[in-house]
Amino acid sequence: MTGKSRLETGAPPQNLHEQIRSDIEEKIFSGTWPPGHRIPFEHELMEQYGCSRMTVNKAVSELVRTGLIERKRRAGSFVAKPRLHMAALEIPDIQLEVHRRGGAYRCDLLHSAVRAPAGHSDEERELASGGRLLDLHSVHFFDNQPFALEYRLLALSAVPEAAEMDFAVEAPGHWLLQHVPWTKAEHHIQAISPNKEQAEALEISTATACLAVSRKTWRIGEPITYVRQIFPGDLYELSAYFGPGQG
Amino acid sequence: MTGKSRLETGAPPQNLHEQIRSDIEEKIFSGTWPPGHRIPFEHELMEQYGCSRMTVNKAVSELVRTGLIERKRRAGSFVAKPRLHMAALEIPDIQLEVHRRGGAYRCDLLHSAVRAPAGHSDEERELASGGRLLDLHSVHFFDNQPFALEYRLLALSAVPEAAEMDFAVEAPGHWLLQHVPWTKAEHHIQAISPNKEQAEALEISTATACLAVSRKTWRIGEPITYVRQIFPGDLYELSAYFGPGQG
DNA sequence: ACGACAATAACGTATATACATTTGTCGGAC
DNA sequence: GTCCGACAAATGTATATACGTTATTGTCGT
Repeated sequence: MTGKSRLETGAPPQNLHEQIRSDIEEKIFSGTWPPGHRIPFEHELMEQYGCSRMTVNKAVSELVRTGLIERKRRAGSFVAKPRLHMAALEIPDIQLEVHRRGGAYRCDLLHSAVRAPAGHSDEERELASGGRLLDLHSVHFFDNQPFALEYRLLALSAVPEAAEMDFAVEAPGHWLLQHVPWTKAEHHIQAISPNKEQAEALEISTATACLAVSRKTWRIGEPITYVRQIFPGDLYELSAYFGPGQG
Repeated sequence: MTGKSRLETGAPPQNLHEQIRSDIEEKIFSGTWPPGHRIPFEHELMEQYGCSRMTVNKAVSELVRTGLIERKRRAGSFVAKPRLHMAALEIPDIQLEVHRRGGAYRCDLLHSAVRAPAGHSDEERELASGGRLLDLHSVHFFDNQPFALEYRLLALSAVPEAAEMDFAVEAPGHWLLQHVPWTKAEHHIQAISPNKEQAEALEISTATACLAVSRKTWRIGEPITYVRQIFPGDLYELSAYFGPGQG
């Protein structure tokens, strides 16, 4: 439906401009060309691929339209900076959210362990992809009031740097968003009644309806993290915005 | 950030291919060219705008990438059919959803009235934009079990055909998705405890956590409908998918 | 009538070229 | 040394053209 790149489809591109585009995408998503990096000039790519400038231009223009690349006359073309919401429903960065509302943020780490995937769980084995998992439980606070309960599994094979991090100091979600680019995300949103432990951790009654958001993220087909966040229904609502512009 | 069209930015396009693209978009979103309609051939547009084929091609190619247009060799270029999920979080078509799960669908219309916007509500006046509102309450059933409670306001000035419709026969959401293209949508998703009337209509207890989805949709800046849907938490979950492909 | 096949229309991709626009850089005037 | 203007480099847009690919259309022969 929408135009596809090789990274997206897995199929090798049949034509030159798609080849060039997917080559550049690969360099960006793999981190070889970090945000802010100047990609080769059109005439350089043109020589490199032995094609005309129009063809290079077509490839790069598409990347500009999708927001991956920004171009400046005379200066060159650069890998675009932030793009916090890639498409629409932003991955909620709870820390940022709390600050934006002018609250004091705190995150308590309840549990942190490196472990092998549970043998009986296909999901966990797939996420770990041969390596080990970092298993984190934490509570986010807004002005000392519990605001979200978070269970997170992080694939250490995909993000080895995470093993060094002290997530008691920096919230894992915030750190991930800042350091690891993602290309695919899947959300499931439910309304649930919390169980006793959850209600206790959130300092609410089990009668309070809660919003449960489960999310898996990938980087180029490689699973990165699985999170389940539980918010008291009266404290949080999720917004999604579609259509042109930022919203 | 992402490439913008005139409809999106409001700014008039400075260049020919954007001009052509936005002219076509306008025809599509205004309904002048409905889904399935064959747009003019490249050589026709080329004559119409007095430009080369490459320029026309650039405009149409961009529309193909965004999924608005589908092209067939030898046959022509056509306004794309369904695009149920325009970007990511699909607007749930409850009827379709139920059928997909192999259930029997039914929709009971509890209330239907044409009325003026409530004087005290700025929101309603904005939605009505000078005209009247169609106010609908309905319950959706999955195999005779209540599945969703829906409150909907429909701007008759934007969708005059709706006045003729019998929404006791066809579910309003389904009809709208099939007949009225939208360009912008805003969702708010909450977990709530239903009040007594809501619980009764859904045949659940007030202790059951429910998912409440509020949505406003626009067509080229003109508000079309406001809807609030309430789902029993144990019967429904919302999925959102980002990234390439269909999901 | 019907199936095979060729002609052809429309899109798909790419080249070579031209000129406009923006902006970093360098060099000269003060 | 600093400021300013000219130049050149890189992108932005558009043209004209060529040839490949695909599917419709229409014809021809049985």
